[in-house]
Amino acid sequence: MEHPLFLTNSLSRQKENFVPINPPLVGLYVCGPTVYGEAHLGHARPYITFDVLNRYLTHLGYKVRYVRNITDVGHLENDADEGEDKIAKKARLEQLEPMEVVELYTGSFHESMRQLNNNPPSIEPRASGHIIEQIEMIKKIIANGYAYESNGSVYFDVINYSKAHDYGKLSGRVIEDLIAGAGNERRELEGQSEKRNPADFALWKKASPEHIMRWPSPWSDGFPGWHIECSAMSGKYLGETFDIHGGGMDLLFPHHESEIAQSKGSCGKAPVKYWMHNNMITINGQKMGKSLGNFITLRQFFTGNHKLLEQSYNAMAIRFFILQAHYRSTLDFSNDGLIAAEKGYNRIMAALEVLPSLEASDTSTFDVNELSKKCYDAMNDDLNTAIVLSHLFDAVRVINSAKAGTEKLTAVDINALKAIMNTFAFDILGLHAEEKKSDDDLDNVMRLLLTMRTDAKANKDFATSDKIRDELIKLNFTIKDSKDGSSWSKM
RNA sequence: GGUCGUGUGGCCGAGCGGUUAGGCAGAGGUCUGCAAAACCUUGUACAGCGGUUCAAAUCCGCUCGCGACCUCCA
Repeated sequence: MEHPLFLTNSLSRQKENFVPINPPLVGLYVCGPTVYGEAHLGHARPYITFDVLNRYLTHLGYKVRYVRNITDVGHLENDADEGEDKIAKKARLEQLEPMEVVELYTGSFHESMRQLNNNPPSIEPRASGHIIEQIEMIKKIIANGYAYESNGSVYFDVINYSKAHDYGKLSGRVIEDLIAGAGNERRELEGQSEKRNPADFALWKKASPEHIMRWPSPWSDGFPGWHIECSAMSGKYLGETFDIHGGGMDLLFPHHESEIAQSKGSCGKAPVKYWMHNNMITINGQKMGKSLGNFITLRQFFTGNHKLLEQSYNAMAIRFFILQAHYRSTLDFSNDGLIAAEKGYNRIMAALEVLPSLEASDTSTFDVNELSKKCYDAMNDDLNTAIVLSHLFDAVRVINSAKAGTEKLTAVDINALKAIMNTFAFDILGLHAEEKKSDDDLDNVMRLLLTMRTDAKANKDFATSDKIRDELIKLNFTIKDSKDGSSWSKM
């Protein structure tokens, strides 16, 4: 089973033909969220990107095990918090148990993912549920001489490791620069004095007395370090070496670089064949990020409740917005961009509703097979969803023109077109028709009003028909007239 | 300072040496009692300078602008 699928591998910075290690199985690991806050637009990008990858690999016939973790421990705060766990900090603020915070935001995250129509991963392991695996991995790294214990904490020995392995290959770091320190801006980080070298990173941190989240270990009561969870969990569920590891570009260093070091340092093998990284979503040209405080949560998009939002946006508009850019490009947030995406999405969905009602002709004026090929070519070229969408828009034009009689399609081609549109729009890109809230009472009342208006129009009583329309518009209803009658929707 | 990336028409955004990207907005048209919506058609571009080439938005060099990472971050 071979496909001409090419993916950009961050290791080589080139597009490489994707060949799984054990076809037809594919192991896919994606860094999941740290559940101490609401998911924002920036989070939507990797999960949509790798959802599309998951969907496409599955479509091609691979059996994908998609693992995406929930980070519910670790991740030190900056110096202002003196090493306090992010989750513990939030818990203190809200007077909740840490695991209560975790549950709250995990649930919220799942709901956002569901709305964005991201298929759930095959396994969604929690870091807190894999403390033992992380400890075991740290033991191996120590035994191999690549880590040392210091005052109850354990640090990865980057210098010693780099003698046998190349540290910095993925991110293009030069070990000497890391040792020298990163420019004059480098801050004094908590725990630096325990390290043998500034480039070393923590595998296990001894918990300070006020630190709530803590687990026993051979070295201290404490918590796992910054990067070990992903190494432990990906190894457990996907094996020592697996196919694809994805995440945001901001994780390239130090997170993913450290993952490689930890895996090689424990079992001697490089953990990942293809590293994939999505680019950032920016706002006013700057990265949207939690620490910068310039983020807009997905929930705020859905409700429109944010000062930068001119309106609410449904989840499919957001998905479409993200799919219209290539995943390796930055994508700048703007209301105009989102509105454009929403309209484009609606246009495609409207054409899909028209498609079944087309009348077949004896001949076709459009090459449906060519459309299919173009869409596959675009997907195979490093998941170029923007190009796929442009081809779908070509199909939209043809569908509408066929309806108007200026293009022709045979019955066979109409069916083929349906199949292509369903495959790419729904199965692969993961779009779906927006859920309509049904309300029978409202339906009946509206039907009555619109019937009265239609009657008024039939009697040339335009004063009445226009009044009904204008008053409904004031109440935020949209009235659309067509040959088949009037329809309505609520804004 | 180091590493990497980027600069496309009013806006967003593809493009990886030669042929229309696409969407939104704008313009014209169809439909409509009038609108709205919808649909059809359609103009405008490659930061600047130099180089390579028969041919460059696309390759190379320089200049300018912007960004990411180097500390938790998707």
